[in-house]
Amino acid sequence: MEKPIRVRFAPSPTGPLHIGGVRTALFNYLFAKKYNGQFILRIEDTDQNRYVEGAEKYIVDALNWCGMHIDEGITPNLNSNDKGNFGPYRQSERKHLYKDYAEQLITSGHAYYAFDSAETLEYHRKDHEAKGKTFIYNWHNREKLSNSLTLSEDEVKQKIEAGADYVIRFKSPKDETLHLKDIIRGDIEIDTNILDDKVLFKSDGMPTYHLANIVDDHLMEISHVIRGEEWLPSLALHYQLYDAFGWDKPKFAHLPLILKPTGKGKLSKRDGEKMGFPVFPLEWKDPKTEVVSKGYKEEGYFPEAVVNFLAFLGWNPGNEQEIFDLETLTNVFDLKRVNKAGARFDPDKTKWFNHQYMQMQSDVHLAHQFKPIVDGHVENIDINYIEMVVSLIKERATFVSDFWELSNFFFVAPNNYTEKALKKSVKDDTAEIINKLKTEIETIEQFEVENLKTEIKGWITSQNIGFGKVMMPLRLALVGDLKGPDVFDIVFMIGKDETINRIAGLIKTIQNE
RNA sequence: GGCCCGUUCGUCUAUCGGCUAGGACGCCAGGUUUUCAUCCUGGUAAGAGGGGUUCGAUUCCCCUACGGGCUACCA
Repeated sequence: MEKPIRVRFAPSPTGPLHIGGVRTALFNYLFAKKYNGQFILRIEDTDQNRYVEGAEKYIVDALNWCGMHIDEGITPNLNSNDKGNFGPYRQSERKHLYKDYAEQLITSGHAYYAFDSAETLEYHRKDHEAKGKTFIYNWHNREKLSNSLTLSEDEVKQKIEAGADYVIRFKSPKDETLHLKDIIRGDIEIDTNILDDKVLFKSDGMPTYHLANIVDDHLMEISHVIRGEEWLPSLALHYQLYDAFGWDKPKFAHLPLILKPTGKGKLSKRDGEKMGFPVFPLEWKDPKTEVVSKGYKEEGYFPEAVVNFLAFLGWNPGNEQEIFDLETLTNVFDLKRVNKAGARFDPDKTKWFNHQYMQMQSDVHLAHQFKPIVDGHVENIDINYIEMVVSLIKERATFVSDFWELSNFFFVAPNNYTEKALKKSVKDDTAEIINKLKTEIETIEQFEVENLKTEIKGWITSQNIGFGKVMMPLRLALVGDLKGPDVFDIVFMIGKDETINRIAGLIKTIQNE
């Protein structure tokens, strides 16, 4: 009895998908998966002027990177007709369909031809504005304009045959109240008198979003339309369109917008550049300007982390758990728990999420990601060694790109010592003390962490020297700074010879001062 | 300007008429780490304002303010 769940993500290929779009896709995906439904990708490319080369590929790649599997629609190689029985899934390839539907509306009296030029409309708009009024192209003003409601049938026919430019407009009714329903927002009432007679079919032979969207959602048997809040004002038109065609409506859910971290307005491409965080899932190179925008992937974010923080922008599970993988998210997701208010984007929290996911990654996996970076600095480092290093430093890292900074001393000796650290840890007797320490370390046979710890600590105690007087300079010798993981781990990892060399290096530096 | 949607700590949010208004990020302090980071503990901090309804409002209604969206032959 219940219709099968079918949702679509329907972006326009006008540029890279930004994270607001990714979140819309995510909520569609989660909803579909939760109810064993289909997640469909449809491309809405009815505006030929705004088409951007490579944008479609980007959309597909981005969804794929996030782990959102497309059940139906555009395939990874951008085929529009292979996956699913409702294709093609690119609106430019469905062009032939829309005209008939538009004319059907004219026949039934729900739409009409309009011949007004852009200039004429511009004039009326300006004129109304000057008088402090709003120009609405509906029964208020239709009479003054050139359309099939004011012209005679013959005149209309003549114009069309003469090749005049025309659009098809929806005929908005007078004095009616529309009752709209939204899953997230509840009931909304709209007075039809303030509604424009929206263009459904453009003079270039393409439908507008409104027509194409309704026709395709109907034809593709979409059960739920989950989209951004910016579409809420169009809902009234869409309702009327379904009614005019005599079609059942899908259920609607309008998602809150994602806002700038600070200041006014919704999150934009500019914010990322200004504030140093990505707004795109993947890197994007603008084909015209060649300007490259950073992506979450390239900045070192794990897709799981991105999905997790996007899910929490405008939604929450109702309990205090915050870490969810895609599958768990699917189980607990509920449209009714989506917030109404827009959510400010918080770059700090996204980093926190990434840090959490970093800890969940296996050392081997991270080691392989780190390997190329290590290779860029030193040759022939064994992957097992890198893995051990990773296990010692990953808890301190947010990104894999932090690794080298956190671990370079495991691979190369420090080439200088920070001024601050020298001052803090080197005293008059330091050279003498660590020279003795060096001799002591030379005698240690069993070079393994626990033994190193007991031997060296025992030695310090027996010599009656303060721990700080030994440990601080030792760390400085090994790392070049007063930071990093446990000293004994480092000593063990780099080995006896290297430890001795580094102590000798520090002694030399001290003596040269 | 018009229309629509919204409004709980700085930020993301919990609360479905009765709570010391909870959690997370950030920030601050303490502890662990004889380092730094992590981590742990604690702290900071909120119901936009005004009217109602009610025994009782953050919660329901109205007004105002503020925020956001839309107002294209763009989606």
